[in-house]
Amino acid sequence: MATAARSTKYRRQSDTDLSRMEIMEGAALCFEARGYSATSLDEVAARISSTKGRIYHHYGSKAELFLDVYRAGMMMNFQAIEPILERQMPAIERLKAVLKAHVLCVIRTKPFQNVVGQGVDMLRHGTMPANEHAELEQLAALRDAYSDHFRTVLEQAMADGDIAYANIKIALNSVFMCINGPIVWFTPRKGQDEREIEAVADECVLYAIRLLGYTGDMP
Amino acid sequence: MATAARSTKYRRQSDTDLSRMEIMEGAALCFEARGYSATSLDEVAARISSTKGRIYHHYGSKAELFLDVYRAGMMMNFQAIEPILERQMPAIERLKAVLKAHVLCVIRTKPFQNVVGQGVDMLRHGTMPANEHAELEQLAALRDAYSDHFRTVLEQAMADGDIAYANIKIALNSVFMCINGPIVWFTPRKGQDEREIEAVADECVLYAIRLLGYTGDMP
DNA sequence: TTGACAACATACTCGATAGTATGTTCAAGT
DNA sequence: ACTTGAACATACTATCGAGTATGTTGTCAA
Repeated sequence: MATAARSTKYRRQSDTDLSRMEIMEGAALCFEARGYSATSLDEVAARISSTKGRIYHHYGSKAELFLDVYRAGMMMNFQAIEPILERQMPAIERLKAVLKAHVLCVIRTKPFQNVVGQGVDMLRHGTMPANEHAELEQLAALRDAYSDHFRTVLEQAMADGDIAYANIKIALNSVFMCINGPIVWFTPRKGQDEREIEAVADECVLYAIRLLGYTGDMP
Repeated sequence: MATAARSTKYRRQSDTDLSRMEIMEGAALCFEARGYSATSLDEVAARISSTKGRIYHHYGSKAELFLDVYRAGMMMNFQAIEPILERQMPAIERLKAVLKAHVLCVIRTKPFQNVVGQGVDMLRHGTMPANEHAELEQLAALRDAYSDHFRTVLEQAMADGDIAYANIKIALNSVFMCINGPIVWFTPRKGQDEREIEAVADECVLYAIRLLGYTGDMP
Protein backbone atom coordinates (compact mmCIF):
# COMPACT_ATOMS: atom_id res chain seq x y z
CA MET A 1 0.00 0.00 0.00
CA ALA A 2 2.74 2.39 0.85
CA THR A 3 4.49 1.11 -2.24
CA ALA A 4 1.42 1.55 -4.40
CA ALA A 5 0.85 5.04 -3.09
CA ARG A 6 4.47 5.93 -3.70
CA SER A 7 4.56 4.56 -7.21
CA THR A 8 1.41 6.47 -8.00
CA LYS A 9 2.88 9.56 -6.50
CA TYR A 10 6.03 9.15 -8.54
CA ARG A 11 4.11 8.66 -11.74
CA ARG A 12 2.02 11.71 -10.99
CA GLN A 13 5.14 13.66 -10.15
CA SER A 14 6.65 12.60 -13.41
CA ASP A 15 3.57 13.70 -15.34
CA THR A 16 3.63 17.01 -13.54
CA ASP A 17 7.28 17.53 -14.31
CA LEU A 18 6.71 16.70 -17.95
CA SER A 19 3.90 19.20 -18.14
CA ARG A 20 5.92 21.86 -16.39
CA MET A 21 8.84 21.25 -18.71
CA GLU A 22 6.63 21.70 -21.74
CA ILE A 23 5.35 24.98 -20.31
CA MET A 24 8.89 26.10 -19.56
CA GLU A 25 10.05 25.39 -23.10
CA GLY A 26 7.20 27.42 -24.54
CA ALA A 27 7.87 30.20 -22.05
CA ALA A 28 11.60 30.23 -22.82
CA LEU A 29 10.89 30.60 -26.54
CA CYS A 30 8.44 33.44 -25.93
CA PHE A 31 10.64 35.24 -23.44
CA GLU A 32 13.56 34.95 -25.84
CA ALA A 33 11.53 36.27 -28.73
CA ARG A 34 9.82 39.26 -27.11
CA GLY A 35 11.30 39.71 -23.65
CA TYR A 36 9.73 39.02 -20.27
CA SER A 37 7.30 41.89 -19.96
CA ALA A 38 6.24 41.96 -23.59
CA THR A 39 5.27 38.30 -23.39
CA SER A 40 1.74 37.48 -22.33
CA LEU A 41 0.86 34.20 -20.73
CA ASP A 42 -1.77 33.74 -23.40
CA GLU A 43 1.03 33.68 -25.96
CA VAL A 44 2.94 31.11 -23.95
CA ALA A 45 -0.17 28.98 -23.66
CA ALA A 46 -0.93 29.31 -27.37
CA ARG A 47 2.58 28.21 -28.27
CA ILE A 48 2.02 24.87 -26.55
CA SER A 49 -1.57 24.66 -27.81
CA SER A 50 -2.97 25.14 -24.36
CA THR A 51 -4.58 27.78 -22.18
CA LYS A 52 -3.63 30.09 -19.36
CA GLY A 53 -5.50 27.87 -16.93
CA ARG A 54 -2.87 25.19 -17.32
CA ILE A 55 -0.06 27.60 -16.57
CA TYR A 56 -1.71 28.98 -13.46
CA HIS A 57 -2.37 25.44 -12.32
CA HIS A 58 1.39 24.89 -12.15
CA TYR A 59 2.67 28.36 -11.35
CA GLY A 60 1.46 31.03 -9.00
CA SER A 61 2.45 33.91 -11.20
CA LYS A 62 4.20 34.94 -14.38
CA ALA A 63 7.30 35.81 -12.38
CA GLU A 64 7.35 32.35 -10.79
CA LEU A 65 7.34 30.74 -14.23
CA PHE A 66 10.14 33.02 -15.34
CA LEU A 67 12.23 32.09 -12.32
CA ASP A 68 11.68 28.40 -12.96
CA VAL A 69 12.96 28.82 -16.52
CA TYR A 70 15.91 30.76 -15.14
CA ARG A 71 16.71 28.00 -12.66
CA ALA A 72 16.41 25.31 -15.31
CA GLY A 73 18.83 27.20 -17.54
CA MET A 74 21.39 27.43 -14.75
CA MET A 75 21.02 23.74 -14.02
CA MET A 76 21.78 22.91 -17.64
CA ASN A 77 24.95 24.95 -17.37
CA PHE A 78 26.13 23.27 -14.18
CA GLN A 79 25.47 19.82 -15.57
CA ALA A 80 27.49 20.70 -18.65
CA ILE A 81 30.65 21.76 -16.86
CA GLU A 82 30.77 20.01 -13.48
CA PRO A 83 32.00 16.63 -14.76
CA ILE A 84 34.89 18.42 -16.44
CA LEU A 85 35.96 20.33 -13.36
CA GLU A 86 36.87 17.09 -11.62
CA ARG A 87 39.17 15.82 -14.37
CA GLN A 88 42.84 15.64 -13.62
CA MET A 89 44.64 17.70 -16.25
CA PRO A 90 46.59 20.92 -16.60
CA ALA A 91 44.46 23.97 -15.78
CA ILE A 92 44.78 25.33 -19.30
CA GLU A 93 43.36 22.13 -20.75
CA ARG A 94 40.56 22.12 -18.21
CA LEU A 95 39.87 25.72 -19.15
CA LYS A 96 39.56 24.85 -22.82
CA ALA A 97 37.30 21.90 -22.09
CA VAL A 98 35.08 23.87 -19.74
CA LEU A 99 34.75 26.74 -22.19
CA LYS A 100 33.78 24.43 -24.99
CA ALA A 101 31.25 22.59 -22.87
CA HIS A 102 29.72 25.93 -21.93
CA VAL A 103 29.48 27.17 -25.50
CA LEU A 104 27.92 23.93 -26.69
CA CYS A 105 25.46 24.13 -23.83
CA VAL A 106 24.38 27.70 -24.55
CA ILE A 107 23.93 26.94 -28.25
CA ARG A 108 21.81 23.92 -27.51
CA THR A 109 19.71 25.59 -24.83
CA LYS A 110 19.68 29.08 -26.29
CA PRO A 111 16.17 30.16 -25.24
CA PHE A 112 16.85 29.17 -21.64
CA GLN A 113 20.19 30.96 -21.62
CA ASN A 114 18.56 34.05 -22.98
CA VAL A 115 16.18 33.99 -20.04
CA VAL A 116 19.13 33.62 -17.68
CA GLY A 117 20.58 36.75 -19.21
CA GLN A 118 17.34 38.63 -18.78
CA GLY A 119 17.19 37.52 -15.17
CA VAL A 120 20.68 38.81 -14.51
CA ASP A 121 19.97 42.35 -15.53
CA MET A 122 16.50 42.18 -14.01
CA LEU A 123 18.24 41.86 -10.68
CA ARG A 124 20.76 44.52 -11.53
CA HIS A 125 18.05 47.10 -12.02
CA GLY A 126 15.55 45.96 -9.45
CA THR A 127 12.62 45.13 -11.64
CA MET A 128 10.63 42.12 -10.39
CA PRO A 129 8.03 42.34 -7.62
CA ALA A 130 9.22 42.25 -4.03
CA ASN A 131 7.83 38.81 -3.13
CA GLU A 132 9.79 36.99 -5.81
CA HIS A 133 12.83 39.16 -5.29
CA ALA A 134 14.23 36.79 -2.69
CA GLU A 135 14.34 33.87 -5.09
CA LEU A 136 15.82 36.06 -7.78
CA GLU A 137 18.73 36.83 -5.49
CA GLN A 138 19.10 33.15 -4.72
CA LEU A 139 19.40 32.49 -8.43
CA ALA A 140 21.88 35.30 -8.79
CA ALA A 141 23.97 33.60 -6.15
CA LEU A 142 23.81 30.45 -8.26
CA ARG A 143 25.05 32.47 -11.17
CA ASP A 144 27.92 33.80 -9.11
CA ALA A 145 28.84 30.27 -8.06
CA TYR A 146 28.88 29.25 -11.69
CA SER A 147 31.07 32.19 -12.55
CA ASP A 148 33.43 31.29 -9.71
CA HIS A 149 34.15 27.94 -11.30
CA PHE A 150 35.56 29.76 -14.29
CA ARG A 151 37.39 32.24 -12.12
CA THR A 152 39.14 29.41 -10.28
CA VAL A 153 40.31 27.72 -13.47
CA LEU A 154 41.47 31.07 -14.79
CA GLU A 155 43.56 31.71 -11.68
CA GLN A 156 45.13 28.26 -11.88
CA ALA A 157 46.01 28.68 -15.54
CA MET A 158 47.43 32.11 -14.73
CA ALA A 159 49.56 30.60 -11.95
CA ASP A 160 50.84 28.02 -14.44
CA GLY A 161 51.90 30.87 -16.70
CA ASP A 162 49.69 29.74 -19.58
CA ILE A 163 47.56 32.85 -19.70
CA ALA A 164 47.90 36.45 -18.52
CA TYR A 165 45.37 39.11 -17.67
CA ALA A 166 45.44 42.42 -15.85
CA ASN A 167 42.16 42.70 -13.98
CA ILE A 168 40.42 39.40 -13.39
CA LYS A 169 36.95 40.96 -13.20
CA ILE A 170 37.30 42.55 -16.61
CA ALA A 171 38.99 39.48 -18.03
CA LEU A 172 36.27 37.18 -16.75
CA ASN A 173 33.54 39.47 -18.00
CA SER A 174 35.17 39.61 -21.41
CA VAL A 175 35.48 35.85 -21.57
CA PHE A 176 31.83 35.46 -20.69
CA MET A 177 30.79 38.05 -23.24
CA CYS A 178 32.71 36.06 -25.80
CA ILE A 179 31.45 32.58 -24.98
CA ASN A 180 27.91 33.78 -24.37
CA GLY A 181 27.97 35.56 -27.71
CA PRO A 182 26.15 32.76 -29.53
CA ILE A 183 23.12 33.43 -27.32
CA VAL A 184 22.84 36.72 -29.17
CA TRP A 185 24.22 36.19 -32.65
CA PHE A 186 23.92 32.48 -33.37
CA THR A 187 21.00 31.50 -35.58
CA PRO A 188 20.56 27.80 -36.22
CA ARG A 189 20.21 27.11 -39.94
CA LYS A 190 18.27 24.34 -41.59
CA GLY A 191 20.20 21.12 -41.90
CA GLN A 192 23.04 22.33 -39.71
CA ASP A 193 24.54 19.20 -38.27
CA GLU A 194 26.47 18.59 -35.09
CA ARG A 195 29.83 19.02 -36.82
CA GLU A 196 29.13 22.60 -37.85
CA ILE A 197 27.90 23.54 -34.41
CA GLU A 198 31.03 22.10 -32.90
CA ALA A 199 33.13 24.12 -35.33
CA VAL A 200 31.39 27.31 -34.19
CA ALA A 201 32.00 26.36 -30.58
CA ASP A 202 35.67 25.65 -31.26
CA GLU A 203 36.12 29.05 -32.83
CA CYS A 204 34.45 30.78 -29.89
CA VAL A 205 36.70 28.93 -27.47
CA LEU A 206 39.77 29.82 -29.52
CA TYR A 207 38.89 33.52 -29.33
CA ALA A 208 38.15 33.27 -25.62
CA ILE A 209 41.51 31.77 -24.69
CA ARG A 210 43.40 33.99 -27.09
CA LEU A 211 41.75 36.90 -25.35
CA LEU A 212 43.42 35.65 -22.18
CA GLY A 213 46.84 35.76 -23.78
CA TYR A 214 47.09 32.11 -24.76
CA THR A 215 49.31 31.76 -27.80
CA GLY A 216 49.24 28.01 -28.40
CA ASP A 217 47.05 26.25 -30.93
CA MET A 218 43.81 24.41 -30.48
CA PRO A 219 43.84 20.60 -30.54
CA MET B 1 12.12 90.33 -41.96
CA ALA B 2 13.15 87.12 -43.49
CA THR B 3 16.20 87.28 -41.24
CA ALA B 4 14.15 87.98 -38.14
CA ALA B 5 11.77 85.17 -38.93
CA ARG B 6 14.64 82.78 -39.52
CA SER B 7 16.47 83.71 -36.34
CA THR B 8 13.30 83.19 -34.37
CA LYS B 9 12.75 79.92 -36.08
CA TYR B 10 16.27 78.82 -35.30
CA ARG B 11 15.96 79.74 -31.68
CA ARG B 12 12.71 77.83 -31.46
CA GLN B 13 14.30 74.89 -33.19
CA SER B 14 17.13 74.99 -30.71
CA ASP B 15 14.71 75.02 -27.81
CA THR B 16 12.85 72.13 -29.33
CA ASP B 17 16.03 70.13 -29.78
CA LEU B 18 17.04 70.81 -26.21
CA SER B 19 13.69 69.63 -24.95
CA ARG B 20 13.79 66.55 -27.13
CA MET B 21 17.29 65.74 -25.95
CA GLU B 22 16.20 65.96 -22.34
CA ILE B 23 13.32 63.60 -23.07
CA MET B 24 15.65 61.23 -24.88
CA GLU B 25 18.07 61.11 -21.98
CA GLY B 26 15.28 60.28 -19.56
CA ALA B 27 13.94 57.68 -21.95
CA ALA B 28 17.36 56.11 -22.46
CA LEU B 29 17.81 55.75 -18.71
CA CYS B 30 14.37 54.18 -18.29
CA PHE B 31 14.71 51.85 -21.26
CA GLU B 32 18.10 50.76 -19.97
CA ALA B 33 16.77 50.14 -16.49
CA ARG B 34 13.60 48.23 -17.29
CA GLY B 35 13.53 47.51 -21.00
CA TYR B 36 11.38 49.01 -23.71
CA SER B 37 8.04 47.40 -23.03
CA ALA B 38 8.29 47.47 -19.25
CA THR B 39 8.90 51.20 -19.35
CA SER B 40 5.85 53.45 -19.23
CA LEU B 41 5.91 56.93 -20.66
CA ASP B 42 4.72 58.16 -17.29
CA GLU B 43 7.98 56.89 -15.81
CA VAL B 44 9.98 58.64 -18.48
CA ALA B 45 8.08 61.85 -17.86
CA ALA B 46 8.51 61.54 -14.10
CA ARG B 47 12.27 61.08 -14.47
CA ILE B 48 12.56 64.49 -16.09
CA SER B 49 9.99 66.00 -13.72
CA SER B 50 7.46 66.39 -16.46
CA THR B 51 4.31 64.80 -17.84
CA LYS B 52 3.27 62.56 -20.68
CA GLY B 53 1.80 65.56 -22.48
CA ARG B 54 5.24 66.92 -23.14
CA ILE B 55 6.43 63.66 -24.65
CA TYR B 56 3.46 63.33 -26.96
CA HIS B 57 3.95 66.94 -28.01
CA HIS B 58 7.32 65.97 -29.44
CA TYR B 59 6.76 62.34 -30.41
CA GLY B 60 3.88 60.57 -32.08
CA SER B 61 4.29 57.35 -30.16
CA LYS B 62 6.39 55.45 -27.69
CA ALA B 63 8.05 53.58 -30.55
CA GLU B 64 8.97 56.83 -32.25
CA LEU B 65 10.72 58.04 -29.12
CA PHE B 66 12.56 54.75 -28.86
CA LEU B 67 13.75 54.99 -32.45
CA ASP B 68 14.99 58.53 -31.90
CA VAL B 69 17.06 57.36 -28.95
CA TYR B 70 18.34 54.50 -31.08
CA ARG B 71 19.35 56.89 -33.85
CA ALA B 72 21.04 59.27 -31.43
CA GLY B 73 23.06 56.39 -30.00
CA MET B 74 24.25 55.36 -33.44
CA MET B 75 25.21 58.94 -34.26
CA MET B 76 27.35 59.10 -31.14
CA ASN B 77 29.15 55.98 -32.32
CA PHE B 78 29.81 57.27 -35.81
CA GLN B 79 31.09 60.58 -34.52
CA ALA B 80 33.45 58.73 -32.21
CA ILE B 81 35.14 56.59 -34.85
CA GLU B 82 34.87 58.40 -38.20
CA PRO B 83 37.71 60.88 -37.63
CA ILE B 84 39.99 57.96 -36.86
CA LEU B 85 39.14 56.00 -39.99
CA GLU B 86 40.69 58.73 -42.13
CA ARG B 87 44.02 58.73 -40.36
CA GLN B 88 47.02 57.45 -42.27
CA MET B 89 48.57 54.67 -40.24
CA PRO B 90 49.03 50.88 -40.33
CA ALA B 91 45.71 49.05 -40.20
CA ILE B 92 46.54 47.41 -36.90
CA GLU B 93 47.11 50.81 -35.28
CA ARG B 94 43.91 52.15 -36.77
CA LEU B 95 42.15 49.07 -35.43
CA LYS B 96 43.43 49.73 -31.92
CA ALA B 97 42.45 53.38 -32.10
CA VAL B 98 38.99 52.66 -33.43
CA LEU B 99 38.34 49.99 -30.84
CA LYS B 100 39.38 52.31 -28.04
CA ALA B 101 37.26 55.15 -29.34
CA HIS B 102 34.29 52.81 -29.49
CA VAL B 103 34.75 51.50 -25.98
CA LEU B 104 35.13 55.00 -24.57
CA CYS B 105 32.01 56.04 -26.42
CA VAL B 106 29.87 53.17 -25.17
CA ILE B 107 31.01 53.76 -21.60
CA ARG B 108 30.16 57.44 -21.79
CA THR B 109 26.82 56.93 -23.52
CA LYS B 110 25.87 53.67 -21.91
CA PRO B 111 22.08 54.17 -21.67
CA PHE B 112 21.89 55.07 -25.35
CA GLN B 113 24.02 52.10 -26.36
CA ASN B 114 21.82 49.83 -24.35
CA VAL B 115 18.85 51.07 -26.34
CA VAL B 116 20.77 50.39 -29.55
CA GLY B 117 21.24 46.84 -28.39
CA GLN B 118 17.56 46.47 -27.63
CA GLY B 119 16.72 47.84 -31.05
CA VAL B 120 18.95 45.29 -32.72
CA ASP B 121 17.24 42.27 -31.30
CA MET B 122 13.86 43.94 -31.60
CA LEU B 123 14.37 43.76 -35.34
CA ARG B 124 15.72 40.23 -35.14
CA HIS B 125 12.54 38.98 -33.59
CA GLY B 126 10.02 41.21 -35.29
CA THR B 127 8.55 42.98 -32.34
CA MET B 128 7.66 46.63 -33.06
CA PRO B 129 4.46 47.71 -34.81
CA ALA B 130 4.39 47.60 -38.60
CA ASN B 131 4.29 51.35 -39.22
CA GLU B 132 7.58 52.02 -37.45
CA HIS B 133 9.11 48.84 -38.79
CA ALA B 134 10.45 50.64 -41.86
CA GLU B 135 12.49 53.08 -39.82
CA LEU B 136 13.74 50.27 -37.62
CA GLU B 137 15.16 48.57 -40.68
CA GLN B 138 16.72 51.83 -41.78
CA LEU B 139 18.45 52.04 -38.42
CA ALA B 140 19.54 48.43 -38.70
CA ALA B 141 21.19 49.34 -42.00
CA LEU B 142 23.00 52.12 -40.17
CA ARG B 143 24.18 49.55 -37.68
CA ASP B 144 25.43 47.33 -40.47
CA ALA B 145 27.31 50.23 -42.00
CA TYR B 146 28.92 50.87 -38.65
CA SER B 147 29.88 47.25 -38.34
CA ASP B 148 31.34 47.30 -41.85
CA HIS B 149 33.83 49.95 -40.81
CA PHE B 150 35.26 47.50 -38.35
CA ARG B 151 35.10 44.65 -40.80
CA THR B 152 37.16 46.65 -43.28
CA VAL B 153 39.86 47.49 -40.79
CA LEU B 154 39.92 43.87 -39.69
CA GLU B 155 40.45 42.66 -43.24
CA GLN B 156 43.26 45.14 -43.81
CA ALA B 157 45.03 44.14 -40.62
CA MET B 158 44.58 40.50 -41.59
CA ALA B 159 46.12 41.21 -45.02
CA ASP B 160 49.06 42.84 -43.26
CA GLY B 161 49.53 39.66 -41.28
CA ASP B 162 49.06 41.38 -37.93
CA ILE B 163 46.00 39.39 -36.92
CA ALA B 164 44.44 36.06 -37.87
CA TYR B 165 40.93 34.74 -37.67
CA ALA B 166 39.06 31.81 -39.17
CA ASN B 167 35.52 33.01 -39.86
CA ILE B 168 35.18 36.78 -40.07
CA LYS B 169 31.52 36.79 -39.02
CA ILE B 170 32.28 34.95 -35.81
CA ALA B 171 35.44 36.96 -35.24
CA LEU B 172 33.63 40.25 -35.72
CA ASN B 173 30.78 39.18 -33.50
CA SER B 174 33.21 38.14 -30.80
CA VAL B 175 35.06 41.45 -31.01
CA PHE B 176 31.80 43.35 -30.69
CA MET B 177 30.68 41.24 -27.77
CA CYS B 178 33.97 42.07 -26.11
CA ILE B 179 34.06 45.82 -26.74
CA ASN B 180 30.35 46.21 -26.07
CA GLY B 181 30.76 44.32 -22.82
CA PRO B 182 30.92 47.47 -20.71
CA ILE B 183 27.35 48.24 -21.75
CA VAL B 184 26.38 45.24 -19.70
CA TRP B 185 28.89 44.91 -16.90
CA PHE B 186 30.37 48.36 -16.39
CA THR B 187 29.00 50.25 -13.39
CA PRO B 188 30.35 53.76 -12.91
CA ARG B 189 31.52 54.27 -9.35
CA LYS B 190 31.51 57.47 -7.36
CA GLY B 191 34.58 59.59 -7.90
CA GLN B 192 35.80 57.49 -10.80
CA ASP B 193 37.88 59.85 -12.87
CA GLU B 194 38.77 59.85 -16.54
CA ARG B 195 42.01 57.96 -15.94
CA GLU B 196 40.27 54.91 -14.51
CA ILE B 197 37.74 54.82 -17.30
CA GLU B 198 40.51 54.95 -19.84
CA ALA B 199 42.28 52.09 -18.09
CA VAL B 200 39.13 49.98 -18.38
CA ALA B 201 38.86 50.86 -22.06
CA ASP B 202 42.51 49.96 -22.66
CA GLU B 203 42.02 46.57 -21.08
CA CYS B 204 38.94 45.88 -23.19
CA VAL B 205 40.84 46.83 -26.33
CA LEU B 206 43.74 44.62 -25.33
CA TYR B 207 41.44 41.62 -24.96
CA ALA B 208 39.71 42.42 -28.25
CA ILE B 209 42.89 42.50 -30.32
CA ARG B 210 44.38 39.52 -28.50
CA LEU B 211 41.22 37.67 -29.43
CA LEU B 212 42.13 38.35 -33.05
CA GLY B 213 45.51 36.75 -32.64
CA TYR B 214 47.53 39.90 -32.04
CA THR B 215 50.55 39.10 -29.91
CA GLY B 216 52.21 42.52 -29.55
CA ASP B 217 51.89 44.82 -26.57
CA MET B 218 49.71 47.84 -26.05
CA PRO B 219 51.28 51.31 -26.29
C1' DT C 1 -3.97 94.43 -27.04
C1' DT C 2 -4.94 91.00 -29.24
C1' DG C 3 -4.72 86.99 -31.94
C1' DA C 4 -2.12 82.93 -32.75
C1' DC C 5 0.63 79.37 -31.86
C1' DA C 6 4.20 76.56 -29.43
C1' DA C 7 4.90 74.11 -25.36
C1' DC C 8 3.39 72.09 -22.26
C1' DA C 9 -0.19 70.04 -18.17
C1' DT C 10 -4.59 67.75 -16.94
C1' DA C 11 -8.13 64.66 -17.50
C1' DC C 12 -10.00 61.41 -19.83
C1' DT C 13 -10.76 56.64 -23.00
C1' DC C 14 -10.02 52.07 -24.15
C1' DG C 15 -7.62 47.91 -25.15
C1' DA C 16 -4.46 44.49 -23.43
C1' DT C 17 -3.23 41.37 -19.91
C1' DA C 18 -2.21 39.46 -15.09
C1' DG C 19 -4.77 37.21 -12.09
C1' DT C 20 -9.21 34.75 -10.34
C1' DA C 21 -13.39 32.12 -10.05
C1' DT C 22 -15.75 28.56 -11.77
C1' DG C 23 -16.77 24.63 -14.80
C1' DT C 24 -15.35 20.05 -16.90
C1' DT C 25 -12.98 15.63 -17.48
C1' DC C 26 -10.78 11.65 -16.33
C1' DA C 27 -8.16 8.43 -13.68
C1' DA C 28 -7.41 6.29 -9.31
C1' DG C 29 -8.87 4.73 -4.98
C1' DT C 30 -12.60 2.50 -2.06
C1' DA D 1 -21.04 3.11 -8.51
C1' DC D 2 -19.34 6.73 -6.15
C1' DT D 3 -16.18 9.99 -4.44
C1' DT D 4 -12.26 12.70 -4.77
C1' DG D 5 -8.85 15.44 -6.54
C1' DA D 6 -5.48 16.54 -10.13
C1' DA D 7 -5.21 18.67 -14.45
C1' DC D 8 -6.78 21.27 -17.09
C1' DA D 9 -10.41 24.82 -19.95
C1' DT D 10 -13.65 28.77 -19.90
C1' DA D 11 -15.34 33.01 -18.44
C1' DC D 12 -14.75 36.82 -15.88
C1' DT D 13 -12.51 41.02 -13.21
C1' DA D 14 -9.34 44.63 -12.28
C1' DT D 15 -5.45 47.23 -13.40
C1' DC D 16 -2.17 49.47 -15.94
C1' DG D 17 -0.61 52.08 -19.55
C1' DA D 18 -0.72 53.93 -24.56
C1' DG D 19 -2.93 57.20 -26.81
C1' DT D 20 -6.28 61.37 -27.07
C1' DA D 21 -8.92 65.46 -26.10
C1' DT D 22 -8.88 69.50 -23.94
C1' DG D 23 -7.23 73.20 -20.89
C1' DT D 24 -3.50 76.60 -19.55
C1' DT D 25 0.46 79.71 -20.04
C1' DG D 26 3.88 82.43 -22.03
C1' DT D 27 5.80 84.56 -26.14
C1' DC D 28 6.05 86.82 -30.48
C1' DA D 29 4.21 89.34 -34.42
C1' DA D 30 1.17 92.86 -36.26
